[in-house]
Amino acid sequence: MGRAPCCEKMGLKKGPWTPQEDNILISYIQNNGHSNWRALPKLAGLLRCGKSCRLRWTNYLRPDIKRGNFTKEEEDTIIKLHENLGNRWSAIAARLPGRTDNEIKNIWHTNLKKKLKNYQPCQNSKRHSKTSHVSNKGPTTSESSNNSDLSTSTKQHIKIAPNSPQLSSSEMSSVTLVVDDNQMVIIKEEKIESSSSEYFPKIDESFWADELSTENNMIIGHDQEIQVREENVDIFTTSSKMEEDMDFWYNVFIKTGDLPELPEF
DNA sequence: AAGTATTGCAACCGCCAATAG
DNA sequence: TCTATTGGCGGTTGCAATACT
Repeated sequence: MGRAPCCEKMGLKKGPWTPQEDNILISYIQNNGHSNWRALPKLAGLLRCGKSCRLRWTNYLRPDIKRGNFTKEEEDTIIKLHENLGNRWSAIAARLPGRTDNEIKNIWHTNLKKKLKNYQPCQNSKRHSKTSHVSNKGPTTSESSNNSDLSTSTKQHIKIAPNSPQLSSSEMSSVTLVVDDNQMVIIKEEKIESSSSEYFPKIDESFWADELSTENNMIIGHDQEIQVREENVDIFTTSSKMEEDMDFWYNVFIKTGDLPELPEF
């Protein structure tokens, strides 16, 4: 399998992009798309390799890129995601809308890594493998890592957005997650009569337009105080869907800025 | 003010997986 | 099934800006 030659041959340009090059690339992609990066520079009249064009577009010129400093919430998100995903920058970036893997990688190496030297986000919990769930945020006792205690110690109350696809605009729900002795996660759902939106982040239509807008993806936050009064139980196994469910929870986390406290399995 | 060290970040490099033929 | 090509990813580099001495 031969390696495709890259831009160094035949006078293809390297180094920082000029505004003129940016304009050419932007206008070409706007008019023609980028179905073939390798052919793109020649077609667009750029003295760059396709790889360079792709990088410039995805890391800098894409219209949906969010510029500017990372917020505290974004930094916290990166730290928490990195704890669980490791150096999977693209996976982390996928959960931070408008941010690129390169940007996140940079901010990690130049900023967050230093912060973590003095920060112990999970003083009380063990570090997580890729397939483990996020840690409990509150004080953790030694028994919290003991599976035999999970069924009694990991109840979670999670609010559902008023504009969830499954609910009318005036409805909210509380969901409790419980891990039973058979390592099953039980979701207990209850509609909440209160129409107060004080607990909920503002969510626009786009929230439900992406991969979250599936039947089960309606949980957007958590609150420890809401009590379950009426149960509507749904059960799924934790073994086969573990990673998929992890992704779901991370998406919830990113969308809401709040991390549901889940048990470690 | 000048020299040096550090920081931040855009861009590149090289590997790998997916895909087409 | 094999090979060539392409896109994507994580690691690394280079350099301008800034801070420090």
